[in-house]
Amino acid sequence: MRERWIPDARRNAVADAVGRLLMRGHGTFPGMREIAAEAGVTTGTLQHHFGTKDDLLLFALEHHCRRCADRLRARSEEGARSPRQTLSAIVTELLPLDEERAAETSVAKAFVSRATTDPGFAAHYRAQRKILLDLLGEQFERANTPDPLAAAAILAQAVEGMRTDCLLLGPDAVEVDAVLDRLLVA
Amino acid sequence: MRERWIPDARRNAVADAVGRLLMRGHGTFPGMREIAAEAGVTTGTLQHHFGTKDDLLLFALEHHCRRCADRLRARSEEGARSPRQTLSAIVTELLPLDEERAAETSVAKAFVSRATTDPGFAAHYRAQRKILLDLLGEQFERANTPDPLAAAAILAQAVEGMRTDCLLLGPDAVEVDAVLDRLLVA
DNA sequence: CCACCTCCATTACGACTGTAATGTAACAGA
DNA sequence: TCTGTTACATTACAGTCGTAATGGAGGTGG
Repeated sequence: MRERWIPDARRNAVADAVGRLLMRGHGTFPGMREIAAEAGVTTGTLQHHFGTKDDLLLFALEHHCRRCADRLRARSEEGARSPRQTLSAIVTELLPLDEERAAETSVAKAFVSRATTDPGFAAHYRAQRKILLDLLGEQFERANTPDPLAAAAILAQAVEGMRTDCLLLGPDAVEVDAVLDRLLVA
Repeated sequence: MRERWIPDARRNAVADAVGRLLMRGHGTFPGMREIAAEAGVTTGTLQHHFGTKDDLLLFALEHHCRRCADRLRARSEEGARSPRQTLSAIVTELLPLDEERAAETSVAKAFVSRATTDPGFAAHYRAQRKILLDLLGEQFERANTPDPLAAAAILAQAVEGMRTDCLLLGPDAVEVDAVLDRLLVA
């Protein structure tokens, strides 16, 4: 019996499969048949819902960017917390500390190299970066940090390094509090 | 007439070719024939000097790590400069502002994803990171910065973000001085 | 001169790649 | 019930992949 799916659900499931493969696979983009197997479908399904492979990968990037941005906004809007607590929550949300965030981090890393030439992928990097910068800047402003935008930029860049450190060196290699201590001179 | 080469020179030339391809190609590792063409040799030569493709890539990573580390040490040992000037020189040396540094940055980025599973590649990340941390910590110590190792760690992580920002958003997206202002509280 | 070894070029092969082409089941509207 | 469209599955194909295999050219020690 062939299951019928809502197309959007299928696409999201496939995007998740790409994330899982990127997380535990060896860095390079998986092949169509590998993606299909992980998602429990055939390559025909992939061809039907996404035309080409690049479209599929682009959608997967969009998918994970959206999920991550949603969670970042949620952390940012959890009321009644100090700027420092909110900043810590946002930064921690970006670290690959569980399966979902590890997949998102792997996706982000894998697509960086791709973005150097393909403008479609670079646009997502820019967009995701702006979201993060705004959220961080808001908190630095709330904490009366001098030049909050500059502080946000530095933290955003440091987060990039913390993500790869956490991915390659393990969770013990990053200390969020130490970074915030240095940046929050309040 | 077939030219005779010193094997080491060949290997280094091939490693440079990999860097160039990674810089202007679309992120993913180039194929053997592409590498051979860029280096002006045949795949037979590649097979002779490096056994397998992974050996070739690993050597290329080593090659670029070594070159980069040498330049970093050179910047660090240019005497009669303030800690701030030296830090600025070190950080700037890591940004992809010319062909050679752009190639190194592309190499580093491309190998990060690979390093998540392959321990051989991860080892180089660790080593390169330690070199940078030591050089930065030395300068922060010279500048009487409180907790110089923590400051070095933050700067090293921020550099990671600045490299990708510079690569994807252009050289104008990074402001080295702003970062140093915030971190050098002297 | 004769092996011998290094350096390199060519060819070939099997595995794998993305995707086009085709067929089929299930539902929707008329 | 007929028809069309959507959502798959299967097969096939042309191309690329890394690499094994083979052979030749040039330098080197005996």
